[in-house]
Amino acid sequence: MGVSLRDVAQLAGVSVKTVSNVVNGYAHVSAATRTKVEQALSQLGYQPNLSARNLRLGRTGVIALALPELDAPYFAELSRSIIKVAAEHRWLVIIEQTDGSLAREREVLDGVRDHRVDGLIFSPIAIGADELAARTDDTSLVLLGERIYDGPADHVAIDNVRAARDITEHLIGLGRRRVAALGVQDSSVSGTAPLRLAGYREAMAAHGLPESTAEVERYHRAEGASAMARLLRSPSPPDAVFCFNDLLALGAMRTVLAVGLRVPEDIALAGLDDIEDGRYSTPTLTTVAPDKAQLARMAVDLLKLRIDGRSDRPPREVRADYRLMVRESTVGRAPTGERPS
Amino acid sequence: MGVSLRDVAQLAGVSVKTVSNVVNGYAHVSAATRTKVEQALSQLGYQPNLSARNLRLGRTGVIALALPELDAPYFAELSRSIIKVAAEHRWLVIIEQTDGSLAREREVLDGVRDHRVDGLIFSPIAIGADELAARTDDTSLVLLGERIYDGPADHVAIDNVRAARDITEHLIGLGRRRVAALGVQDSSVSGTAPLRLAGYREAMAAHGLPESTAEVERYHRAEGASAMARLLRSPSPPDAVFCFNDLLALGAMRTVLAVGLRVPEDIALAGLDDIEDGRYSTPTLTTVAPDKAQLARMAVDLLKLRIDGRSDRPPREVRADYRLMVRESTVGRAPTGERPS
DNA sequence: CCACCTGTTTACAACGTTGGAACAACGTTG
DNA sequence: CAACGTTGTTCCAACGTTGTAAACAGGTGG
Repeated sequence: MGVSLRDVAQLAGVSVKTVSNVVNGYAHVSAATRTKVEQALSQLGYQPNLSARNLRLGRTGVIALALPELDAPYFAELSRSIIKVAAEHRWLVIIEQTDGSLAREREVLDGVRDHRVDGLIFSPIAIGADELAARTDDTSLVLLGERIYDGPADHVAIDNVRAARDITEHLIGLGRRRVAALGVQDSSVSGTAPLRLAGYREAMAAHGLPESTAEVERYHRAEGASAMARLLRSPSPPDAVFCFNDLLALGAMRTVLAVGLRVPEDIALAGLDDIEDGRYSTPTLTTVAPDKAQLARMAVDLLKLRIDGRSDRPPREVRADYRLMVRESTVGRAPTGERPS
Repeated sequence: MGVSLRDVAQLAGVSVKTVSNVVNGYAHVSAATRTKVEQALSQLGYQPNLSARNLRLGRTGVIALALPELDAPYFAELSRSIIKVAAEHRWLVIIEQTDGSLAREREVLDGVRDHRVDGLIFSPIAIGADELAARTDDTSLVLLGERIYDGPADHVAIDNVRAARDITEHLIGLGRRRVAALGVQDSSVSGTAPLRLAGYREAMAAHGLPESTAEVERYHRAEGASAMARLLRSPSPPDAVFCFNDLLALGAMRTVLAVGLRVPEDIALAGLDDIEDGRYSTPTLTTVAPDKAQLARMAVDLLKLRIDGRSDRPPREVRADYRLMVRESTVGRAPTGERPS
C-alpha cells in the first residue's frame, strides 16, 4: 500500500494526529514541529488515502452525472462543462450512461446509495415523474430537464416551450407556411419532447397554420434522416422543419441534400442544442443555443447547496438562458447577426 | 447516515460478521440464519458502504479515464465504449479532462495516488514519454496511443503509420497528385501526429510525389477550416487533403465548400477517426475507422490484468484494427463499398 | 508556590467493513 | 466415551483517517 500518516508520524517522531493536523492546516502547530513534519511528509511522498478520509467524514468528493449517452454531442459538451465546474469545488465526476433505458435509470438512481458519491446530476428520459417523486433516498439530486410534477429534486433547464415557439416563429417569419415539427415522441416518455411540441403548436396556432409532425424514437442523426424522408413523401411536403434537436436536424439535412433539394431555398431547417457540428455543416445550422456553461454551473451549484446545506429546503427550478442562432440553413449565405433571446 | 451492518445485525439478532457473510455470499451460513438475515437486510434496505469496504479491501471499484476533452467526438465515442466495457467488470469511470495541458496531465497522473481509483486509462498529449517512463507510482496505468519510448505502462492503439499510408494511397489511387497533409504538429508534442505524418510521407515518397503540409495547434474544426484556407492560398493548392482527424477534415470541408469549390471534384478530402458527423455530412466523409469498441475493450482488459495480476509483467503494446471507409468526399456520389483493412 | 490560563501535543474512539482466529455445537469414529 | 472433524457463528483486529477530550508544557498573576 501507500504511505500512511503512521509512517510519516514515525519518521517525524510525532503522533499521528499531529501529522494529520499539519496536513489539514490546523492552526495550533508550532513552527518547529510543522517543518519537521512537512519534511517527513515530502520525504515519504505522502498522499492522503481518500477512501479512509471519506469513511471518516462521510464525504467522497465525487459526484455522479447520469445521462442517456455520452456520444450525443449535446451531452458531451454539457458533460465537459459540468466536469469543469465540478472541479472548481474539487469534485470528481463519475459518468453513468443509461441509454434511456428504464432499468438503467432505476439502477443509477438506486446505486447512488452506496456512499460512493455525494450527489447526482441526472438527465432522465424513461423514468416517470411520479417514480422520481416517490424516491425515498436522501442523497442530493439535481435533475436536468424541466419539472413535470412536483418532486423532491432541484431542476435545471431552459424554457423549452418558449424556445420552441421562438424558433418556429423564426421559420414562419421567413414566409414559410408548411412548417413541420420533427422529433415528436410518444408522450408516455417524460421529457422535453412534449414541451417543444407545445411551443411549436403555440406558434403555428398563432398564425393559423396547419400542423405537421414526424415522430422519432431517439434523437439521433439516423432517425432525423428517416423521419425527413417520410415528410418528403407526404402529400404536402414541408417548406421548413423545426427539428427538436440538432442531431435530428443534421440527419434531416443529409436527406434533403441527398435527394437534390436545396437548404434553405426548398426547405429551411432549424434545430435546437447548438452542437458544434451545426456550426460547420454546409449549410450551417440555425438553432437554439442553450447556455450550456450556465446550465452546468447551475446544476453543480444547486447540487453543492443541497450537499452542504440542509436538504429540507423546497426544491428549486432554475432556468438557463438561450439564444437564437440564425445561420444558413434558414436564411442562406450572407448570414444575419445573431440576436439574443 | 445510511443503514449499516450493525443495524441489520441488531434486527436479525446475529453478529455483524454473519450479516457480512450473508451479504458476500459466504458458503457456510445455515439456511435459517440466512433467511433471517436476508429479511432484515431487505426490511432495512441495506446498501453496503463502499467507502468502508474500499478502505478494508484497498480497492475502490472505480477507474479514471483521462483525456484531452470530452466534447471531441472521437473521445466522446471512445469514452462511451470504455464506460460500457468497464461496467462489465463492475467498474465505475471517473472522467478527467486535461485540455492537453502539461500541468493538468501531471496533476492527473499524480492524483491517481490518492487511492480513489484502482487504475487509470490515459490519453496523453503534452507529457513527454520520458516523464511517463520515469513515473514511480505503481498504480495501474494503460495508455491510449502508440508507445514512443520504453515505459512501465501498457499501450493500446491502431497502427497510425500504416493507417495514414493506406488513406494517402487511396487518395493517390484516385489520380490525385497534389496531396496535402493537414494536421502536422510541432514534434515536441508527443503523440500521433508525427506517426500519421510518417505514413503520409511513405506513401508520397513511394509514388515520387511532392509533399505539402499544413500545421495546426489543436485538432478542432476551426483549425481545420483555417489551415485549409492557408492551403488554398498557396501557389499550388492541393487536389486532395489527408486530414489527421475527422474534425480537421470537417472544418476543411466547410472552407472548401464555402469558397465555392466542389468536394471531391476539385478537392478530395479524407479524415481519420470515423466520428459519426462524417457519416452525415454532405458530402459524407471518407475516413479511417479505428475499431473503437475493440480499443475500449483492450484498454479495459489490459487494465484489469494489471490491477488483478502482478504488476511485474513487462508492459505490452496491443494494436486495434481499423478499416478504410470510402465515402463521397473522395469518390463522389454512388459510394463504393467499404473495404476492410 | 499554587491556581489558572494559553498553546501545543497526544491518546482514544469511531466511521463500516472484512479476514482470521477462536469458539460452540454437533455428529462421527475408534 | 473420549477424541476428532465439520459446520456455523462470534470476537477481535485492522484498513487510514479525524473529532473529542485529555494531557502536557510554559507562562502569568495572585
